Parts: sequence; C-alpha cells; structure tokens
Amino acid sequence: MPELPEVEVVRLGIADHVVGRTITGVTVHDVRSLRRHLPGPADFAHRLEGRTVVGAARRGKYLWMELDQGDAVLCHLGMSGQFLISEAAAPPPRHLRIALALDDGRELRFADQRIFGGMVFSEDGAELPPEIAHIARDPLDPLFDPAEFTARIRRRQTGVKRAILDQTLISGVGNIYADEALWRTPLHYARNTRHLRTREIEGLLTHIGEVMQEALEQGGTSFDALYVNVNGNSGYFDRSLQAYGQEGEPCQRCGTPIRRDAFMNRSSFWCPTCQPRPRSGKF
DNA sequence: ATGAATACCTGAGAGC
DNA sequence: TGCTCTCAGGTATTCA
Repeated sequence: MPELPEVEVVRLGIADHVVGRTITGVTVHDVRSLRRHLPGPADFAHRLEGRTVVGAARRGKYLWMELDQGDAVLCHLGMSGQFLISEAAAPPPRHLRIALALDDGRELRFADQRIFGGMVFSEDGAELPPEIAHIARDPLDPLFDPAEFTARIRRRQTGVKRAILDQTLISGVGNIYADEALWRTPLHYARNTRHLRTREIEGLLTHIGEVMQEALEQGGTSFDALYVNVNGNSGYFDRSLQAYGQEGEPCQRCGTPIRRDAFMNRSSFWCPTCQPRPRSGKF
C-alpha cells in the first residue's frame, strides 16, 4: 500500500540507480500496466528507447522519470506496484509487467500484482506531467501552502477523511496515514470539513507531515543497492501504527479499544474516546 | 461545481 | 479438497 513515504523511497532508489542511464530496450509483459498510455505498447517502447533518464521526481503518490528533451515517464504504483533493479539475466519476479533495459546491463523492472498502477509516456512532462496537473502539492513539498489548503477544505461540505484522501486537495495521503494522522490530532473521520476550527486543521496538517516524515525516516534508509524494493513495507507498518489495523487493541493514549468502521469501501480505525463521533451534520 | 458511486484488478483467507 | 465469497484500496470515470 504505497503512500507518499514509500513512493519517495522509490524515487530515491531510481535517482540512485537509474538517473544517468540510457534506456536501451522496453519489454511490455502486460499491456494493462499501460492502460493510461493510449497509443499502446509499441508506441510506448518506441518513445523510450534511446532516451536518457536525467532525473527522478515525485508529487504525492505519482513519480516520474525525467527524460532528455523534456519528456517524462510517469508512474503510479497503485496498490501493489514495485520497482526493482536487476541484472538483465536475473530471473524475472512474479507479476513482472514492464522491463526497461538500461545501458549498464541492468533492468528497471516494474512488477504489480493487482495492476492498479502503471506507466505512461508524458510528452513535455519532465517538469510536471500534464496528466497530473490536477494533483495537489503534497505536505513534504516546500511550496505546499497550508493557508490555501485551509481555505479549500473549508469550502468543502464533506467528512474530513474523505477530504484528506482527495488528491486534489492534498496529495500523498492514503488510508493508512489518514487514520494515523486523524488519531494523532485527534479527529473523527466524519467530522464536517466546513466546521473544522483553524486550530484543528493546523493540527491535522502538522500530524500528516509528522506521520509521513517518520515513515520516511524509518523506511527510507533500508533499500539494497541492487534491489530497489518498494512494496510499501517500510517497516513503519509493523512498529509504529497506532490506529490503522488496531481493531480491538487498546488506544495508546487512553486504553479504549480501537474501533473499525466500513467507510468509502475501505476501513477506518478510530478511538471512540479520543475521536468521538460527531452527533450529526454539524461538527 | 461538487460529492458520491462504480469499475478496474489479483490473491489471501474465511466459510462451507 | 475445492468451491464461492469477501476483503484489501488508489484513481479515473460516470452519475446525481
């Protein structure tokens, strides 16, 4: 379940191992991973071959390889995407979907069990791929504007968790870190965005940033030189989660058992004491 | 314009 | 053992 910190780890790995390399060949094992590249796999391969990767960038959960001449390869890991760096002769991983051969005898391999992720060639996308122009800046972006976020979330009339999962308001937050940040603040996931106090929004932003920074620090230092494994298991999962997945476990603040609700086709974990459910529409 | 619902996917695990 | 069902959830698209 890669969210922003996991994707940032991938970006660092690509920056280390792929930037400076030229793509010498493209093998598309499953066209579904190119769903967003409408011209098809042959066009994708043609546009990448011979191009040099000059940078690795990220916004929220999207990352892209900057190519020479200003184009880019835009990538999303979806739920299960992984990038791996391997010797070209190494046995392929399970669920290998796309392989980019590099000029150093290695391959950048994209494996994705569930195919929610994928790649697309982005023309003139090196600075910011036009395909993700609608994605908001993420909380680790120096140009992220808390005042603008506060104004925009207040204009919404929806639950606060729904809002922070909306990548056009703030990007990079997924279900797990949403629950963690809401627990820390603390706020119930259904609190109405329109009636949040400034202090509560500020607290929420602070905790989103902290959760992500901590996850990055714990997971971002552990990738192997030859194996950019980025399946989302940052290590943060096992040790530090205080809400997500903790149903029935005592809240680490007050001891009340953590509850789980079905919400937005997924689960929300929350402490009924620290994060009381709003009575109705207001609050 | 905005919020809500749905389609896209595979595999692990539960239940029978 | 083997079948069906449920669940995991980010995003684009469609609908209200």
